[in-house]
Amino acid sequence: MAHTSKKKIRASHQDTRGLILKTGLNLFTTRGYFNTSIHDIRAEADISIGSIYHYFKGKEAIAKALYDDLVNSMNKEITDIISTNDSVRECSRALVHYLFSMTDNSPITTEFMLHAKHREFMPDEPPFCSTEPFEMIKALVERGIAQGEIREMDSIVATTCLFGPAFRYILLHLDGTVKGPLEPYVDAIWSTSWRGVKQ
Amino acid sequence: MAHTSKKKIRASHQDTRGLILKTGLNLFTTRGYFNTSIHDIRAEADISIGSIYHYFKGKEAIAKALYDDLVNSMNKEITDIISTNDSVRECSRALVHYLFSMTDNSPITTEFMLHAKHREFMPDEPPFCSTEPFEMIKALVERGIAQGEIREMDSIVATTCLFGPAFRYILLHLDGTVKGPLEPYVDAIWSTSWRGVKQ
DNA sequence: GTCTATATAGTGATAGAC
DNA sequence: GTCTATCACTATATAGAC
Repeated sequence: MAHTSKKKIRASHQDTRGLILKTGLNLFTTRGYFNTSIHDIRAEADISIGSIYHYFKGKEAIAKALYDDLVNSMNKEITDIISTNDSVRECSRALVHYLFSMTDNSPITTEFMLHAKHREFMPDEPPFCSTEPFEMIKALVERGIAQGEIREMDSIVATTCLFGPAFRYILLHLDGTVKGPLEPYVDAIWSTSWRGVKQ
Repeated sequence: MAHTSKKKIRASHQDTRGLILKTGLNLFTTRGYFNTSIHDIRAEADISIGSIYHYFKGKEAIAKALYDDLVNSMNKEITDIISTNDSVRECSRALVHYLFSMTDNSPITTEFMLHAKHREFMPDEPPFCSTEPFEMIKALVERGIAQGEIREMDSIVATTCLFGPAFRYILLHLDGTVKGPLEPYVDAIWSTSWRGVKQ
């Protein structure tokens, strides 16, 4: 009789690979990458070690696949935001809104992207702040300076002052220091940051 | 009252405990806590496993001792800064200066304090952003709002906007995204942040 | 493709001589 | 206090049946 339930749970996902990724993301962010073993993922996903190694070369490959997926997805989103807003002012506000709503809607994903120390478990990866999404944001700020929307100043300083508070606020939220949804604070954070850099 | 100087059997380091802490801090921050084994610390410090376990209950205890020491030291420093500057404006600038010069002088210490995910290896510790140093900074900002130096707004938002850029800039530096000493950027970062929150 | 069983290496930690 | 030798355990990863 025990055997009857063996397959039922897995009806929801025809995609074992996706299940592994999802489970990995959950455990990596809640317990930490190094506090999560392949066996933990196996147990949580209710599959076998063999299956995991069928789809991924190893534990690090799971993290790498997650990371690549999520960087790409952020990249698309940010490209879209930048291309559909005219002024740098509007763009920056939309970006803060995107980051906050992403944190509200999928805090685990956000934690993995913005808070994890990727290089500790993916030693060959460049730092996250040198990835494409960040480059695009820096380019946006440079445009703002060139067009006079933002005061003349070092572009990294300007980028940091404009988006640093948002990143910091997200971190406080993920740490549990700030409770409740972030979205209501988009304007408070963004407008104060903007006030600091605007012409 | 006979004062005899502390014995030094070993000329190089009379203080084995201190050597272990120093070595631990170095390895924990450069390789990461989980990528550092007790045996690594043993080899790097050129002592024996037995010595390490004579002074510390285990690996986590080394991290905990480091953490406590450094939180205390930051705590003292921040208390001092707040008590020797009158206006919140001056205080906040001095705090940014302190954080930047600490990063320049001992990046490894700063990395361990501001960037490490302590809860992954010290599960019982409250989040760093809830520790005394951060509470003091928040209280400072609240004073600034009460006295009219800072605009009326949520105090956590104000704290985040005033110090978020500095923390973010430090992070970029520790990541390797920004090169060179941070101290020359104290005013650029601080004045822009202050501009956002001031009355 | 999925499974179980197992190989291999490295971990944190202990015992006990000196 | 410091050392060497060794423990018990867990981790990643592989082999091979079905």
